[in-house]
Amino acid sequence: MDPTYDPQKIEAKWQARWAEQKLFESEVDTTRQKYYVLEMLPYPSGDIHMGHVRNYTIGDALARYMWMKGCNVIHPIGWDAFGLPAENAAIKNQRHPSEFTFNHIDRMRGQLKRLGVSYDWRREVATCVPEYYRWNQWFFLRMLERGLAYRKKSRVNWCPSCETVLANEQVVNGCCWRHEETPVVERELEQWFWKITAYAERLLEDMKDLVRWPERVLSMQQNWIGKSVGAEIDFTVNGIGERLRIFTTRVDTIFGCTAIYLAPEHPLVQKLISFRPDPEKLRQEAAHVKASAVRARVDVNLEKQGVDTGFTARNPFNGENVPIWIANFVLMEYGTGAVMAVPAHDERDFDFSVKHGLPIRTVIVPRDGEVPQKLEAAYTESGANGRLVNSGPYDGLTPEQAIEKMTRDAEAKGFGRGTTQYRIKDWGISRQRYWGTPIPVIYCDSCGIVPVPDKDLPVILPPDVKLTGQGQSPLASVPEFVNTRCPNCNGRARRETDTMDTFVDSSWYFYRYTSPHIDTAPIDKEAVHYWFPVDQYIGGIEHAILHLIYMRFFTKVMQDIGLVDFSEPVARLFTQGMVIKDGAKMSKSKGNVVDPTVMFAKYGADTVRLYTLFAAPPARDFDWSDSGIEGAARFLMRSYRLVAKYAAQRASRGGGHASGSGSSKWELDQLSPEERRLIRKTHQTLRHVTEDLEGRWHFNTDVAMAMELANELGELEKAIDEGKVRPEILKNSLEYLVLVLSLFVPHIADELWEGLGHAEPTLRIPWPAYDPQYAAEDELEIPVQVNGKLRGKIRVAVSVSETEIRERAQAEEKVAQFISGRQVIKIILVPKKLVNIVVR
RNA sequence: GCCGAAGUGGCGGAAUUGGCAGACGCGCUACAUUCAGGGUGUAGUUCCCGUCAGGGAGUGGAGGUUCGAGUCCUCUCUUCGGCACCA
Repeated sequence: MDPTYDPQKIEAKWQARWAEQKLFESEVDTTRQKYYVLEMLPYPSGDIHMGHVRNYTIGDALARYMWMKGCNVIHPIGWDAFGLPAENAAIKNQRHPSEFTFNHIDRMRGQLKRLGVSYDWRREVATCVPEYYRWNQWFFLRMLERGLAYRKKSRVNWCPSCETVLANEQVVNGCCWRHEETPVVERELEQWFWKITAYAERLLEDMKDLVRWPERVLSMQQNWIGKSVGAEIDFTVNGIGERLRIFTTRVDTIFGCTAIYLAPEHPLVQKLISFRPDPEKLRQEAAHVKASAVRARVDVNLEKQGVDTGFTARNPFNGENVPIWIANFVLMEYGTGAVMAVPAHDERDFDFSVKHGLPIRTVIVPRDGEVPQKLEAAYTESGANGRLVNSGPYDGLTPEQAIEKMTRDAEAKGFGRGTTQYRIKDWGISRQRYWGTPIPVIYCDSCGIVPVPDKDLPVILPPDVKLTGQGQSPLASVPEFVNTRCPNCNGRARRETDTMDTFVDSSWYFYRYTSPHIDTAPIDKEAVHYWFPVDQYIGGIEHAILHLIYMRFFTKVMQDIGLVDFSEPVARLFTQGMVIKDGAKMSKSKGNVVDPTVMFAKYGADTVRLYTLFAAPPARDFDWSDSGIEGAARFLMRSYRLVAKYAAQRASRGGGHASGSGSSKWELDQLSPEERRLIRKTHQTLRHVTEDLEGRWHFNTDVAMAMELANELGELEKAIDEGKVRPEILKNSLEYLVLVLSLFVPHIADELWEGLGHAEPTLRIPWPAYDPQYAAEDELEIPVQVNGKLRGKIRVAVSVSETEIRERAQAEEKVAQFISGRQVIKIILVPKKLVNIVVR
């Protein structure tokens, strides 16, 4: 063992040795408990960033712990390799996207290896190769077979910067998720969709199994799916006899309906205009409302505007005729695009009615209460405590009862029905870009849409394509690709030229890791059966409703086609906080980026890893501090010197290789005070770290405990040198310190471990059990309170194996000195913590 | 507006079941290391009063439960995140 601490040298040495020993490779082994540690796969952007370092360091600590616990650990990594940045770079530099992508992968692979993460590199997957994306196409065909893929012309989100369509999930605050400054515009396009809405209920329902997922993620997904239970009611448009269907969650208030509002895009609008004697005026006004609605999508607090169509609709419940308005706040995409206005019990309807002088009728009043005098307050009284009034046969019912009865009645009479609406929309997967999976579909003039047969997969992305980024599918300009034969009739046909959303790639990559090279199916069922579910998934919160909902959807489809026999792929999810600098997200434009590779060069990878774990609990955001990392570096240097010193002494005594870690037992009363102190601290550290890794995951406190143990060793240095601590006890403590460190700083730990005389790397060493006897306090200074006031302390020598009874007796003996003759009412003794004497 | 998370020293944070608030680290101060700087070591470092001894206050705010509250309950303020004219 080298007495001088040179992290670069140590890290290179151990990385080479681990690779040579194939230390992180695992295979299916049904005799052993498996454990699947998964981190979200990176996009090969060129260089890893601190978020990656944090993500993979957390995963690595867990993976190493599980290895040492004796589990058969799978810990894979891959590349989310399709996507726009490579295509854009390719356009700019007149090169091929694959060139960028593979260069970046090579570079980032090197950086990850430099970080020393325990990956099984044989399982590496890149999503941009035909061996992978052919299975995206295969899944597409299965979706098509099951009616889950369909083509539809619709208004879609278009990002002018990406020059392509975006899914709803990829629009954030009206802007593109990649271009936060670029507002999304709407375009009418023919697109492929995947019917995720068919799984909305199951996505909600199965959340009950995700007990080890963060509440936050589940609630975000729940919001996103946006289930609301209500009813559709058919009104009739007077004069033209047309049916007008509305959706409401509050059918109980329908007797308070004083108008119908249509979304500006509602198909009935054009019809009503045409029936007007003076169509032009209404047409202009309607266009005006529509324009304001478009603005309202960007600016949410825009004023409510509307126009009366002059037509009325008949309320089937009471036969009343109410005016039909066009209103800018009604969404065509939600429900039926038409709503009933109940101004007395809905704030928006109230505002609108006041503005346009529409009547307001209260139909729900508080139980035993009076009709509210102030109309503004009325809509607050529509809750569970209310009773219906002015509602004909339904008077006196609670809203809950009324909803049920009115829905039943509407169904019986045929003018309505109970329905459920979801906010989530089908997943639009078509992208008008090149660097993605070709959609395996052929258009034939005589046969229509024809799926590419399985035997013809993969549909290879043609390498020679002129990339312009001009907003149309680049594949359309490659005749050899486009022009093909119909698999049905062998007639002339054209291929689909759009590619798939890259979120398709990441929806199932973690299955592929378990059998990355199989070429007869997307996954090997046996391997998946053994390794799944993923025991621990770790990644950023930003994917809460993108990747993490698509992935769940995909698994359910896979279950339905018999590929897997479970419905949720991830048992436990951990979302780490962001790495920020000076209170802001790191970004090139802000110039506050901390480059991990620069830090590796300056401090070594272990120091960077240690600092990212130590600075904050993993779930929280952490603000990078350049001086903070110095502390981590100092600690490692100190620990290294400490162990090196005793390793050197050992070597000079001629110690050869030792076997395993010494788990010797010592009688407590035969230990010197220094030995007791050291052993206690050692086992306390072990206890803390073990319990923390079993669930709490506050790695910052684990590192702090290791620091305390090292500090304790430092403080005892003189006593140790004087021989007050037996060498075997010292060695035992040092070994446990090193094993704890091996989770966080594996290179240095292995170097130290070797220095302590062990041949095997720490990963192969069983995680040591702490001994509760040693971990317990054995001599305590207990604060004594009288009537809750701190009055002093007593020293109580508590044998660690003793019970509370003994402690109580000792405490009571000593209590007298604190009460000076007053009557004791009770003594509250918190074991090992505190004595409180309550006196009169 | 709805949902979720969080408020503790100069800073990052600790206190797992209510039991010595501020572990660990950064920063700072003093001293040592026979120049400076750096490094390293030692001591100190919540605030206020006090030379010391010691005393008082203190976990966003106001109440409450309890012998005892950062932790539990009620109300409230602030910050961050998600959803949002969703009928």
